[in-house]
This record gives sequence, C-alpha cells and structure tokens, in this order.
Amino acid sequence: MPELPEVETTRLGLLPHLVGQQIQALILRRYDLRWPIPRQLPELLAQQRIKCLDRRAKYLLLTTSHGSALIHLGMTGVLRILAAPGEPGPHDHWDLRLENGWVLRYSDPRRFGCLLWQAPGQIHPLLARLGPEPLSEAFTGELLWQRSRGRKVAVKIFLMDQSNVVGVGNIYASESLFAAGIDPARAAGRISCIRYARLAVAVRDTLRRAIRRGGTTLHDFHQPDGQPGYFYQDLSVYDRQGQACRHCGAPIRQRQLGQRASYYCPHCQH
DNA sequence: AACGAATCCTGTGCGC
DNA sequence: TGCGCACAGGATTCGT
Repeated sequence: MPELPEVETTRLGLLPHLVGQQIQALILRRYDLRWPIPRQLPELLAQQRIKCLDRRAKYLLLTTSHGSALIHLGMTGVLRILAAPGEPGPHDHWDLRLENGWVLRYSDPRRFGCLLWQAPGQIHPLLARLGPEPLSEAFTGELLWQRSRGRKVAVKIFLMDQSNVVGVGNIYASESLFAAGIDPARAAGRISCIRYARLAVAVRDTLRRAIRRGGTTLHDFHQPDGQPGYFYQDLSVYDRQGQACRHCGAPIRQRQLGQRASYYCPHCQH
C-alpha cells in the first residue's frame, strides 16, 4: 500500500509530533521484520533528541545526532502517533516512547517492512542504488528515455523499478500511465522522448495530487492520526476493472504484468 | 546484462 | 457457515 504519497503523508503527519522531541525508549516486541532489527537500536536511540524526519524514496529517516533510523512500511506497515496507547496488538512490533508521553507505534501484519540503522556519513546499501526523487528537478522524461533505450521490459515494470525513479508502486504506475495515455505493456525501449516527457509530468502530477488527498487507502493504510487516505475516490483505473473509463466510457481492463495486476483503458492508452 | 520468477508473511475475500 | 485457494500496495535475490 505504501507508495511515495502514503509515506510522505505519514511523514507530514508525524513531523509536528516528533521533531525536537527527546526519545525516552524504543520498545521492540519482535525483531523479525523483513530484515532483523539491529539489537543495539534501543541503546542508540534512548535519550536522543529527534533532529529531523526525512523521506528518501519510500523510506523514512528519523535522525538524531547519533545517526538515522531507517523505516520502511513494506506492504502493510502503519505508523501511528498515540497520546494514550492501549495494549499493543499482535502486529504492533515496536513503540517509540517520547519524553512527552506520546508513543509512535509501528504495526505491520505481513512484516515486510523494516527498521534499520544508518550511522552518520554512511549510506545504507538499501539506499545506495536508488534513482531520482520524482518530485525533484533531477527527474525528467529525458532521463527515463535515456535509461530505457534497448529495454524490452514493459514500461510499467520499468517505472516501478526504484533504480529508474523512486516511490512509484503498483497503484501510481497504473495511474500515471493512464494520465500519460501510454499502454502499460508497451516495451520501455519503444517509447519516444516526447511521450516520456508526458509521463514524467503525469507521475509528478499524480503523486502530488495523491499527497494532497492523504494517500490511497485500499485496506491497511492510515495516516498517523488514524484517518484514511482519500485518493481512492480519485483513481482513474486502479481497481476499476469493468467500470467505465472516466474519460471515454470504455470498460477498464485488467491484466497481469510481471506477476502484478495492471489496470488500463484500452481506448485511451496505446 | 536483462529479464522472469520465487520469496519473505498474514489477512481477506471469493467460489464452491 | 465453513473451507480452500488466489491474491494483496514492496523489493531483494536467484536462476536462466
């Protein structure tokens, strides 16, 4: 669920609660997320003041003077900020207790998320090979065009490859390709520079609109205050197979690409 | 090198 | 209503 807009929504919701706060304790209940949580993490974070909360790709970086905690939400991870936390449920894997009594609680049924550590001046291997941020100047259609020359892979797969551009997952890849009028199954290497320029604009616009709506809630995702994201109502193609295209009225189709469901309008996308 | 597929987990929703 | 199966928003790793 959590693609760039959901992670950014989480970050924005947490910012006023976390930055400047001192950490009282990190309580770990399970270590076996996607990768094991480093055992020394509670020691590294205790009594430290949170300097900033940044986002790189779909990772959140919670930074103190000792280094940064790297948080990824995987498929089903949710961060909530709680004034009066109840008893933790079976999927509440860790709590970050703050000086003021509030608690940042991480919940993740599938445990595809992670909590890792990055020392100052170092770049974690998971962050090393990431492509440009889609909302930055570095992300352009020309870059996508250059990188895709000779590639036979479907453009949707190409767009979801985090070494080409970060933050775009299954939902926003489908949505952006619809907005750009490009068939998701088309070979990435057979799309013109002009059309990639259109796609880059579509990606940026789609992500920005989704952030404004607080992300997309299909099942699990919630904002830190418990609210769902409202972009679901704005989806053009994702999860709309059989329904009328909002642009031309043709029925939206679904097909498998790279073992993942893709949604598109057969009339508007070529 | 590039691509396809398996993999890590649990929950849900569907068809029978 | 109960059961089994397919599938789910991510992304690394492995085999061809």
